[in-house]
Amino acid sequence: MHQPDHLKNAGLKTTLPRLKVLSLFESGRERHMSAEDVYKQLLSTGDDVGLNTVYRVLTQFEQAGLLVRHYFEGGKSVFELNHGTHHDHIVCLQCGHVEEFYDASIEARQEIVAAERGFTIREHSLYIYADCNKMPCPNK
Amino acid sequence: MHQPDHLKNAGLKTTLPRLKVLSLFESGRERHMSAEDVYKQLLSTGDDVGLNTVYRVLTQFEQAGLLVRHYFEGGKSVFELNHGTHHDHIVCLQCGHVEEFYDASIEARQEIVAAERGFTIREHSLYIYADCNKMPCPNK
DNA sequence: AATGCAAATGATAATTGTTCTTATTTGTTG
DNA sequence: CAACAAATAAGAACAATTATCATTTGCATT
Ligand SMILES: [Mn+2]
Ligand SMILES: [Mn+2]
Ligand SMILES: [Zn+2]
Ligand SMILES: [Zn+2]
Repeated sequence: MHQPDHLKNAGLKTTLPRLKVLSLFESGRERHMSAEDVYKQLLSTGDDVGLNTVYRVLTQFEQAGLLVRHYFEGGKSVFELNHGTHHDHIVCLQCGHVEEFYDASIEARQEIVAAERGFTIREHSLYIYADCNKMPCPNK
Repeated sequence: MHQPDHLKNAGLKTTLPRLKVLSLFESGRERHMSAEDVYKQLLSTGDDVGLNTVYRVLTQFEQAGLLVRHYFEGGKSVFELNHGTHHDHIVCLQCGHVEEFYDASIEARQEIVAAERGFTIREHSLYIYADCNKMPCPNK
C-alpha cells in the first residue's frame, strides 16, 4: 500500500527517519498518533528520531497525502494513515479509545446545510466525545 | 439576558474586569472571540484587562455556563455567549466568517451512530470549513 | 567505489497559546 | 470605614510547535 517509493513520488528523499515514521504507522500498533506519541514509540524501539524531525516529517507526509491530520480536543494534532476514504471519529472521554465511523446521511445533510447558505464545503471535522461504556475502558 | 447578577449567581464577585469582558460579548461586536481577541478589543477601548485575567475570566465564565468554548482548527480556544441552545459552525476558509447552524437530522444520526457502538454521547463538535462565495468575503 | 552537492537532520533557540505563583489591590460585609 | 477573603496583574513557567543553522546523508555523476 505505502511503499518507500511513495516518498519518492512525493518528491521526498528516502531517508531513515522518514522510513521509520512511515513504518511505525504501517505497523498498525496505533492508528492515531500525535508527534509526541510517534517520538516516544520510536525511542522505545531504539529508532531514535529527533522530535523536530518528527514534526517536520509528519507535516510533509500530510502534505504528500500519506497522512491525515486531526485536531482533537485538547490542542495537539493527531495523525493517521490516509487510506483514501473520509471518516469521522468518536472518542471515549474516559479512556481515549477512538472509533471511526462514516455516516452517509450526516455527510449529505452537511452538503445541504452548506448549500442553503451559499457555501462550498472544503472539508469538515466531526468529533463525538462520549463514554465507551466498556468495563473496563479498553485503553486505560 | 446576562445581567451583572449572573456573576453573583455563579458565585463570582462583580469585578470591573469581569463586567468588561461580559459586556464586550454582550455588545455583539463579535460573537466568537479568542482570549487574544478579547484582550485586544478591551485594549482598543481603553478598558485594559491583563491577558492572564482574560484567560481566567473566560474559563470561569465557561464553568459558570455564561460562555461556551470551542476548539476551532488552529489550536486556539474561541468563546461565545451561551444562549442555551446547541449549534454547530460553518467557517469560511477565505475570510474567517462564521455562520451557525443546527440540523436536527445530523444531531439525531449522531445519537444513532453512538448507540450502535455502545457509546453515550457527552458532547460533539462539528465544523464545516468552506468558501462563503461572497464577493468580497464579508470579514476580510 | 569515490566525489559533490542539494536536501535532510538534529541541537538549540524562538514562538505561541495557556496556566501557575505570588505580592498587591479590590469588592463585600459587618 | 475596617477587615478579610477573593480577584487582579506582573512575571515566570509550561506545552506544543516552528524556526535557525551547522553538520550529515542520500543519491546522482563521475
Ligand atoms: Mn481515523
Ligand atoms: Mn457559535
Ligand atoms: Zn472508554
Ligand atoms: Zn468568506
